[in-house]
Amino acid sequence: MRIVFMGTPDFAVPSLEALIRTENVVGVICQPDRPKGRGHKLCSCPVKVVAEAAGIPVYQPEKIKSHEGLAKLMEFEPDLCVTAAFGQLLSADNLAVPRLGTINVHASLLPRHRGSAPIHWSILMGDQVTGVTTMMTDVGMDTGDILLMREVPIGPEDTAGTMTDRLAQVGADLLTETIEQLKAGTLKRIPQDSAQATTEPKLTRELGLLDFSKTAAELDRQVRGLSPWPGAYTTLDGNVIKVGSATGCPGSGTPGLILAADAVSGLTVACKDGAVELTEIQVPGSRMMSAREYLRGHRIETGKVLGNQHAE
RNA sequence: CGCGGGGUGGAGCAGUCUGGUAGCUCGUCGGGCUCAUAACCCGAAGGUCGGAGGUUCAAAUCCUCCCUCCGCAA
Repeated sequence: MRIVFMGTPDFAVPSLEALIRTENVVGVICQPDRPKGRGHKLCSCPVKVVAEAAGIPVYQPEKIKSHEGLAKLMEFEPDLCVTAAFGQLLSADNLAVPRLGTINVHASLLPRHRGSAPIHWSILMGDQVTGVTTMMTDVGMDTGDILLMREVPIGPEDTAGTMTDRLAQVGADLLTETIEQLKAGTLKRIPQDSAQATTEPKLTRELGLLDFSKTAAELDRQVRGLSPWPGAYTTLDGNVIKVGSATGCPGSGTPGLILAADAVSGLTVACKDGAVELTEIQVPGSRMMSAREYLRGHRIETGKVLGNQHAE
């Protein structure tokens, strides 16, 4: 079976690797190289790296929907297309190319968390359980018929980063199983119940601004759901302080008030229902480090209020 | 040529502008106090100040080159 794989970031890599092991991947399509990293160098996306290592032709269209994109897709003569966090929507013409259709691997339990950042949103919304869904892609945003689904619990320490790793692996397994069933003819298509659907927007930097008038649990979710990217942050004296992890602890005071800040007791800040300890922080120009480490070499005065100043 | 910050005992930093005794907060080790302790007191170990040249009576500090780490932005 000739398969064309479309995907871009780390999440897509395990699925691609699984396909390479078991199927005939004739082409890989991913987003164009973008200037990245220090020094403005052009960087290949994770999927491209894996594809090239496997000797598979890689195509990187600005828009797969374009005439050129469509023509290129047809040249691969795929029986089946598989997408996983590709980053571009497909047109009806694109979807008509493979005779068996296009299967998408989506990192949530559809119809919950449609959109480009399902993993982050599942943590932000406080879900205890999320998962992976394979579905038949249609022209909508994650609206196609569901094929298979597998649940994965979200632990109290999980971040978007750890969940991405785990879900990517589960996604690869589920994709393999989906294709086996497709071949065996046992696959069932279950339409999504749109009434139950939630669709969240793309992530923006502003989502990371911490509001200490929220509860410790909410703040913790915000930090974990946005880690490692785009990251939660607050401000002190006009400087941005990124927060890598936060956990509820005893204390009380005006939201944002710094209750303690020393190398022994750590950095604790008052919030709506008590206080949170900011256990890992990062200031401009420096790496992420534990607050205790940071406080050995820097002074933060207690009594100041975080998030009170304008960052700009 | 995207913008920027560093490399100083085990950790995080100050000292560099205005050359001239190696400093701070922790950690470690030893001792003391205490029912006890992450608390407190006393003491100790541990650094070719990223590297190579240069200037100087004298360089962590000034000049040149190199290596290397990191943050932002994407």
